[in-house]
Amino acid sequence: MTIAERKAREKKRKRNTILEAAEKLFAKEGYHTTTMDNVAEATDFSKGTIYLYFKNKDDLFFTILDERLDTHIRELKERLSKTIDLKETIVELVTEQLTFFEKHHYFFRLTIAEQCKIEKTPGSDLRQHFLKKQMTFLMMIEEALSSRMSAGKQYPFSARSLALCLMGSTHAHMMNWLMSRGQQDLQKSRDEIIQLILNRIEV
Amino acid sequence: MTIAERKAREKKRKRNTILEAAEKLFAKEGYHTTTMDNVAEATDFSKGTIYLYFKNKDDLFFTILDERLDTHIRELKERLSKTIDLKETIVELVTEQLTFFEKHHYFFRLTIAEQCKIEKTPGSDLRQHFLKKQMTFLMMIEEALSSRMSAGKQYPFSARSLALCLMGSTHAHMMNWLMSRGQQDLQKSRDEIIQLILNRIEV
Amino acid sequence: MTIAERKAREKKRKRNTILEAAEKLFAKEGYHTTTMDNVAEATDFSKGTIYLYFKNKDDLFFTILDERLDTHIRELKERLSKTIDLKETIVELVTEQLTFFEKHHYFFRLTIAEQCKIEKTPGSDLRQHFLKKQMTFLMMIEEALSSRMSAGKQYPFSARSLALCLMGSTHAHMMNWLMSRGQQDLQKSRDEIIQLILNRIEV
Amino acid sequence: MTIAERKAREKKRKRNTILEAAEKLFAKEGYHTTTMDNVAEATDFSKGTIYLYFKNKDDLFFTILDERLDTHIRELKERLSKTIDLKETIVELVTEQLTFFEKHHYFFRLTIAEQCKIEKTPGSDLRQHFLKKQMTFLMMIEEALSSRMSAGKQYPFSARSLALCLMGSTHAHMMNWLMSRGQQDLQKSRDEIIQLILNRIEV
DNA sequence: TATGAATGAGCGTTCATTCAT
DNA sequence: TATGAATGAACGCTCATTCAT
Repeated sequence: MTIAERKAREKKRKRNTILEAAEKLFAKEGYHTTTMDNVAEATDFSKGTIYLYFKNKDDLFFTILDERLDTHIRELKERLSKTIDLKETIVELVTEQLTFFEKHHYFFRLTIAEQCKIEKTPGSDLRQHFLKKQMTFLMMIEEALSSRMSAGKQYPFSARSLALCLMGSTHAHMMNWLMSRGQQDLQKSRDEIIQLILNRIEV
Repeated sequence: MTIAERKAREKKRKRNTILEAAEKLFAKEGYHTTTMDNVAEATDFSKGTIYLYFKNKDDLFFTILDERLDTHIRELKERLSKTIDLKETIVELVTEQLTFFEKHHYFFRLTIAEQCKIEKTPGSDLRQHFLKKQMTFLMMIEEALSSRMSAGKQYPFSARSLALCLMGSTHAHMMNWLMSRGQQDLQKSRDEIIQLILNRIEV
Repeated sequence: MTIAERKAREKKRKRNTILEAAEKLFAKEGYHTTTMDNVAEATDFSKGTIYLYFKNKDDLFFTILDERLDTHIRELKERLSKTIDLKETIVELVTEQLTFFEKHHYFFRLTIAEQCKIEKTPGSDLRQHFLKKQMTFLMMIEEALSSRMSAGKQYPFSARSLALCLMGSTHAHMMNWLMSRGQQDLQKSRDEIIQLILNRIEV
Repeated sequence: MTIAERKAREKKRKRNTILEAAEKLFAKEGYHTTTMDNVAEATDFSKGTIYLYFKNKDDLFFTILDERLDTHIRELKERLSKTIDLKETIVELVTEQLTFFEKHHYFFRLTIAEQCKIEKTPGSDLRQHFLKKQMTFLMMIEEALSSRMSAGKQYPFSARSLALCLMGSTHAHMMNWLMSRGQQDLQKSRDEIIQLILNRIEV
């Protein structure tokens, strides 16, 4: 049915409009400061309409995080599947992170901010679900690195530590980039990170 | 005036009581989820009294961040003042960061979370002030590293990039430590980070 | 026009589908708790369609009450038309009430609940209309009783008071029946009410 | 402490102001139609203030019902404690009901309306609590009657049925009184009900 | 200085109603 | 006739802030 298809596509399109507007707002202002009114205004829908597409504010919020993380995971997986040795893997990892976050820097901010809230209160199921997925993401990276670390060699650091340093370094550069309002060259950041990690610092 | 001094000291003490209780709450629950009622309860002062010491919630919040960052800067400065070469500097930097954040992990969370909200809307002056101080902090580190980078050598990365990688790496390990609820060994994290940055990775 | 007739009948049938589903919902959940969405779901019509048959929620609600009360009145009238003396009339009255309400206990709840809201604000015209019809119903019963009260005898109560006692007693038994979720014997209730009203209580 | 006492009394007074205003509104308009704004307006408190005295709308609503029913029960108990034979008991019962409801006719409406909502959904704990208390009330009356029914005599009705008829009859007369906006004589209603129940209707 | 009762703007959410298709 | 997406007013409730005591 072309007519049903068209409707479904239209619905998807509208849903995406909301997601994108909301992502921007949440990233700029934070979860609590962003109101559903704000989202409605930003989308040219009325407030009630938002609730036709998302059950509530939490649902909207975590859907954003979740779907973005999914594509992030997918893209990274694909990229890493082509690498063989550790060096390549590190290069691809850093590159992918910076590329993805440059494109989705709204998501970047959200995801970092969300990590900080390690409250005891379990929060909604949606939140739990997202945190779990994030852990999985980290473990995926750890494993990718681990499998490329030569069995014969002795490394003075664990795969997890390497993963954390790589992610932390890219995050810090991203943050710096955001602070400078995008005036810095992320390509250069990439090279510097890679150099730093892969080559001995002459002390 | 001994009597005036005593009063002043007493006032300072009470102010600190509030700051400490509030820091804990803000870090555990986040800025918005923490209410002034919560703070009042946690301090055994009444809600009205909090307002005698802090102009409003924002003032309370950023005073916490600000004063903590001050001591962080002071301690780091002192530690770095004793280092001479780059290696030493890096070691001390990483050590100080992890030590300080382990002790003040409440502050750690707050400060990271706050960085993420890069609104165009300037926010309160307090916020602006804090962000500026954070930038200063980063520049201080950058300078400390820069001054120890031998003039004669060629580094394939800038001092800023090195600063970012170091901070990012420690942050990531801190986050990981928080996620595991403090079950990991931060001392080991320190060593791994230093190894990773200072020694060539055999690829 | 057979075709027009068929259409008209079809329309009536659909209208009734809605009325019955709505009656059940309103009685179970109450007026405010029942949403037009609920009604739509229960009828397999879409929400918009409901509005083709009823001007608004109030119209739907009071149409239910009104039409049920009409049949109640009609049935009672018919039954009472066959009675001659007071005793018979009382018996038939109680019997009819219990029979009807047992069958239409949804209506029973609604009608009682509605009586309680005696606002000064006139409410919708529909509400006024229904309340008036209810008054008429009461007067009809009063008259039926009055006309059977022997002109020669002195009664220590008015026909209205008798009417109120009879209706109140049946209502109370109905309520009791509903509370026990239909586990009590309404036939027995009928006999007891009649005994109570018609025979002297030996004190 | 006179000062603490005064405060406590003042608080109680204000609480009562709210309860009375709310009772009136709920009775006139019904639970759902009455808004917390309405209550606030009617009390000259602000909306927020209402929430200092009652946890939420439900709490406010059922507190009204509950406290009124408590005094109703207490007063009835006291009155019935002085009666010996069945006749007296019936007289006192009817008298108490009409007297109490005349004074608290707002409560009367509320309590009847509430009985009608016998939804499956259990509702709040408060609701459950109130319904249970109402059942207890009915059983108390049943027992009072039962204990005065001579062991030696045969009654063609149960104590419960008698209780239901008495309460239903008074309720019906109350409703009639409310409909006529208090223009009827409740004293006369009382006599008629008693005559009707206690003397044989000459048929 | 310390209190805590009072405020009221603002939030997330619901739902009767409309209207283009 | 039938649909269901869209609306927006209105609700219950929260909480930062004030102020009389």
